[in-house]
Amino acid sequence: MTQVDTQPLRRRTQAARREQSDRRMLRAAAYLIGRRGLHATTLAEIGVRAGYSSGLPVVRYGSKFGLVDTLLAAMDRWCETTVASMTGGRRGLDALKARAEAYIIGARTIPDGAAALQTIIVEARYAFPELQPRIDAFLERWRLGFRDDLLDARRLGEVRSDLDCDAYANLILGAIRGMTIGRFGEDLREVQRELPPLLCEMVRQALALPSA
Amino acid sequence: MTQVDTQPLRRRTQAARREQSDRRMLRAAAYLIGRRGLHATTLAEIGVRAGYSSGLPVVRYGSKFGLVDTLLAAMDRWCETTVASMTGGRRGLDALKARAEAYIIGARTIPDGAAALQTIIVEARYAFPELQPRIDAFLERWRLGFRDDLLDARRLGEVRSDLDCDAYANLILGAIRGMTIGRFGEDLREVQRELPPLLCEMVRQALALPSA
Amino acid sequence: MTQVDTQPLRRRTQAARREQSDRRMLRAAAYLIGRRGLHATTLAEIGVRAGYSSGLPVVRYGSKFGLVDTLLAAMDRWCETTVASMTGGRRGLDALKARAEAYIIGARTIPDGAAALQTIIVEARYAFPELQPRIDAFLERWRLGFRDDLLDARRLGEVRSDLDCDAYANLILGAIRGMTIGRFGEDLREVQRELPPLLCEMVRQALALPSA
Amino acid sequence: MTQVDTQPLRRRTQAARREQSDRRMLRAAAYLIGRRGLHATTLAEIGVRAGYSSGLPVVRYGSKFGLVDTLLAAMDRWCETTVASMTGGRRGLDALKARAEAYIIGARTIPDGAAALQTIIVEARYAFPELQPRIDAFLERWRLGFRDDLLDARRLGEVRSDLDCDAYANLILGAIRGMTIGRFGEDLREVQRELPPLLCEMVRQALALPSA
DNA sequence: CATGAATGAGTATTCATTCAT
DNA sequence: TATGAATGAATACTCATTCAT
Repeated sequence: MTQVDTQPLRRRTQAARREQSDRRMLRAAAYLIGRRGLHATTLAEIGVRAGYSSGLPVVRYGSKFGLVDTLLAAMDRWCETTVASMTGGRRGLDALKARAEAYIIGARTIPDGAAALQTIIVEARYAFPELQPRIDAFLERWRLGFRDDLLDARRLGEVRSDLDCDAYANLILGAIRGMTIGRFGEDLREVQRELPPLLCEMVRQALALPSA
Repeated sequence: MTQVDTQPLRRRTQAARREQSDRRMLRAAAYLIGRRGLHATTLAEIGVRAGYSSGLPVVRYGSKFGLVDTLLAAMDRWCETTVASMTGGRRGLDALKARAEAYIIGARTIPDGAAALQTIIVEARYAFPELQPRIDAFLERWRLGFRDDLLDARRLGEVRSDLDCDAYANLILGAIRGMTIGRFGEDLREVQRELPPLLCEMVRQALALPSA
Repeated sequence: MTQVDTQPLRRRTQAARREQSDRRMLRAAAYLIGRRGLHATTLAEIGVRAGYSSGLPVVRYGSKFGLVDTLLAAMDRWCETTVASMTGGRRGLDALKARAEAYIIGARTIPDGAAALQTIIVEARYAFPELQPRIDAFLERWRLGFRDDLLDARRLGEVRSDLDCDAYANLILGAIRGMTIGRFGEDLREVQRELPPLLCEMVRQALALPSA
Repeated sequence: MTQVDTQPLRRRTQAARREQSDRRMLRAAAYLIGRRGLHATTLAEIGVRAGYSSGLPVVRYGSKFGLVDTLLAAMDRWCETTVASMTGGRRGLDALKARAEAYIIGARTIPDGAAALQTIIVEARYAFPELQPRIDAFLERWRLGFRDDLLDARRLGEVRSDLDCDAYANLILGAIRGMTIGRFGEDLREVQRELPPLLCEMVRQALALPSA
C-alpha cells in the first residue's frame, strides 16, 4: 500500500515542479517578448526572470523556436476557450459582437500575453518561418469565426442576403488587428473603449438590411 | 582654366556617383528588408546587392539606424507625393476613396518598398525605438488625411453630422494596415481587388446619411 | 525470520538488477561511442538507449570519465581473456600469428566494442588525459605480447638471432592499429580478410632466418 | 600613372594583410589543434593566439569547418610538394623508401602541422563528416604513391612478380600511421629514428625476390 | 535502485561598427 | 568616394553534473 501511494505522490510532485516551472517560464516569456520583441528577448533572460537558471528554457523546450511554439499553442488554447465562453448561446450579429469583444478583452485580461501574441505573429514571419502554419491557423480560426457569425446573421435575416461574408470577415479581423498592432503598452485602453462600439455601429449600419 | 573646368565636372561626377549609389543602396535595402525582415538584413548584404562593397552602407549612412531612417524618409516623401497627386482636386468621400486606393496602389507600384515599409514599422519598434517619432508621424499623416476627408464630407453633407471622424479614421487606417500586414509577397493582389471596393461600400453605407 | 530470508533475496535481486543495468549501459555506451565518437555521445543518450533514465549513468559511474574508465577496463579484460584463449598452447611465430588474429577477431566478434575502443584510445587523449595510463597499459600489453612472441621465436630459432624484437613488435602493432583505425562500420571485413595473411607473410618472410 | 601605381599597391597591401593573418591563423590553429585536440580548440583561441581578435577566424573562414577545411587543404599541398621533391628522380624501392621518409620528415619539419593533421584525420570523422572525402583523398594519395612505387619495383624486378602491391601499400601506410598516431608531442623522435630503417628492412626482406 | 528536474559553464556564430588603405 | 580587413559584444545551444523525489 505504501507503494501505491508513494508512486503517484512522487510523480505528482515531479509533474507539479515541471508544471510550475512551465507556467512561470511561459509567463516570463510573454512578458519579455511583448515588451522587447521576439528577437531581443533572450532565452537566458526568460529563465532567470522565471526564477530559474538561464539554461532551463532550452532544456525544457529544446530551442527558442520550441518555446515560442509552445507559447503560441498555449495562447491559442486560451483564445479558443475565452471566445467559446463569450459567444456561447449567442447567434448572428450578437455573437459577432461578442467575438470582437473577446479579442479586445483578451488584451485587457492578459495584456502581456496579447502583446506577445501580436509580436510573435509579426516577428515570427522572418525569425521562424516554420511557425507560419500555426500562426495562419490561429488567424484563420478568428476569420472563420467572424464569417460564420455573418453567415448566421444572413440566415437570420439580420443582414442583406447578398453580403460577401468572407470579405467582411477579412475586413473586421483586419481592422481589429490593424488597430491593436504595435499599440500595446501604451494607449490600448483607448482602443478598448473605442473599437468595439465602432465595429458594432459599422456592423449595424453597413451590414444591416437596406430597410434598417 | 583646367582647374576651373574640371573641378565642377569632377564634383558633378562625384555627386552623380553618390546619387546613383544612394538610389541603388536604398533599393537594395528595401528589397532585402521586405523579404528577410529588418533584423535579418545585414548592412554588408545591402552594399553587395547594390553592386558595391560591404562597407559602403556604413560609410554613407553612418549606421544601420541611419540607413533605415533615410529609407523611411524617402518612402515617406514618395507616399506624400503619390497621395497628393491622387487626391488632387477631389473632396469628401471621393478624396477618401482615392486616398485609400493610394495606399494599396503604393503596394502595387513599388511592392518591395511597401513590404519594407510595413516591416520597418513593425520591427523598428523594438530595434530602433528612436525611429518611433518618424513612424508615428508617418501613420499620423495618413490618419489625419482620412480624418480631414471625413470632416470635409461632413461639411459637404455626405455623412451624418454626428459622425466621430477621428474614430472612423482610425478604423479605416487600421483596416487597411491590418489587411495588408504580413501579406506581402503572397496574395496581395487579392487584397488589392477586394479591399478598396469594400471600404467604398462601408464608407458609402456606414457613414452615409441615415436617409441614404 | 522473514527478515533474514527476504533481505538476502532482495539483495540478490538488487545485485542482479544492478548487474543487468550495468551490462546494458556499457553495451549502449560502446554502441554510441563507436558510432558518434566519444565527445558527441552524451550520458543521457547512453542511459536512455540502455532502457533506463537519462540520469542513471551518472548515478552509477559518477561521471563521464568514470563510465569510460569502466568501459575501458571491461574491454581490457575481454581482450586479455580472448588473447589468452587463442594463444594458449602456442609458441613463437605461431603464437604471434594467433595474437594478431585475436586483435582482428575482436573487431568481428564485438564490432561495437572494437570501434568504441579505437575511438576512446584516440579521443580520450584530449578529453580525459587521466585515462592515458590505462590506455598506455592496454597498448603496452599488446606490444609486449608481440615482443615476447618474437623473443620466443628467436629462442626457438624461427627468426634471425639479431632481430630487434622491440622495434618489430612496434611495427606489427602499429600496422594493425593503423589499418583498422577509423575504418569501423565500413569495409572492416575487407581488412579482416586481408590483414592476417599479410602479416603472416611478412612475419614468415621478413623475420625468418636468412636461409628460409 | 599615379592610378596605375596606387591601385596595385593598395591591392597588394590589403592582400598582404590578408595573407599574413591567414598564415598566422593557420599556424595558430595547427599549434592548438595538435596540442589540445580539434574539439577542445576554440576559434576564439586561434584568433587571439594568432595575434588578432577572437572573431577573425569566423570572418575569414566562415566556420570552424571552413577553417579546418582550409588547414587540411594547405597541409595537403605541403605534403604533395614535399613528397614530390623527395621522390623526384627515384624509382621503385628507392622511391618507396624516400616516400616513407617524407611522411616522417614532415613530422620533424613541421611538428605542429603533423600533429594537427593526425588529430584532424581522426577527430573530423565525427565532428565534420563532410570533411571525410578530403581526408580519404589525402590518405588515398599516400596509398597510391606506395602502390605505384611497388608496381614500379615489380616492373624493375626488385620484388617478386606475384606481389600484391595494393595490400602491401595498405600495410605500409597503416604501419606508418599506426606508429605515429597519438604520439605527437612525446617520443616522436624515437619513431623517426626507428621506423624508416625498419620499413626499409621489411621492404628489402619481405618484398624482395626469393633469391635475394 | 532509479527518475528526471534544474544548473551553469563553455562555444560557435552573427554582425554592426571601426579603421587602415 | 570606396574597399575590405579587423573588432568585439551578444546569444542560442550543448551537456556534464547536482539534487530533489
